[in-house]
Amino acid sequence: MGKKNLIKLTDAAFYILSALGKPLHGYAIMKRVEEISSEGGMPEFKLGPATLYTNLTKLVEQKLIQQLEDVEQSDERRKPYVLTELGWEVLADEVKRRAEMVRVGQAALDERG
Amino acid sequence: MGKKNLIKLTDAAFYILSALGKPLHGYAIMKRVEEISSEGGMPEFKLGPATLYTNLTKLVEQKLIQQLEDVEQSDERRKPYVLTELGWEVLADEVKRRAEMVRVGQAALDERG
DNA sequence: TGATACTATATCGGTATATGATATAACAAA
DNA sequence: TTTGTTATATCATATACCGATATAGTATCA
Repeated sequence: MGKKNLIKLTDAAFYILSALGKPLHGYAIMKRVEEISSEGGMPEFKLGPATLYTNLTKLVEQKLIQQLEDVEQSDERRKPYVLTELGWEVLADEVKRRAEMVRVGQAALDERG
Repeated sequence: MGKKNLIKLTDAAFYILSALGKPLHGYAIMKRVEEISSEGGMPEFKLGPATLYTNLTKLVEQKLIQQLEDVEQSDERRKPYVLTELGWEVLADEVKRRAEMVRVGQAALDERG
């Protein structure tokens, strides 16, 4: 039966997965994370190269993302990634987990008489 | 003008602050975090003693919580903590920040055709 | 052409955080 | 008296973060 996804995502990993709805290479992910993280009026989430590439390596090892080997459009330098099916599942679970945490925090704020 | 609260809370710190709407001592916080984190049907967030007490020390240093010195009910062993005004502000900011992250993650899931 | 900026990937090293294991000790109940 | 719970605390290790740095291709334009 149950496959429990015990995987918890750090903020950096969460943003990377959220950016990868479409295939993007490392540097493009960095830019896209800045973009999507600042849309809501909040200060952008800045992803430095160290955090970015260490996370990409780890996410590939965890099979949450995979490198897209595109025979047609070989760009040499750029290495585009996409989410795996497992990656989508883990992202969905993590959105749920974080939404629940928001509920808990908001409840604490609301109960303050 | 603006005082920017740059402080980001880890999951552990977030749960601790969320538990401290009412004065609680360390061990009670541990139990309460398990309680509030599992209310939504999710697996509980387990806070071990090491994570708990290191966080309490750090949160006091950051002035997000403070030790309640109660003259009346001195219990010797128990050391109850409460949120400071800054603690409430940071918790509110963090709830906003995390709600925004949930929105970003959910948007990625929704855009998946 | 040569200078400046941006794109792109990658690693080092210091710092911060998390956490299981362990220690200590009081209290409760069986 | 021994088992379980309450309660605080630290050590050691693992993991994660992240600024700085390295390297190099591409673009613009003066």
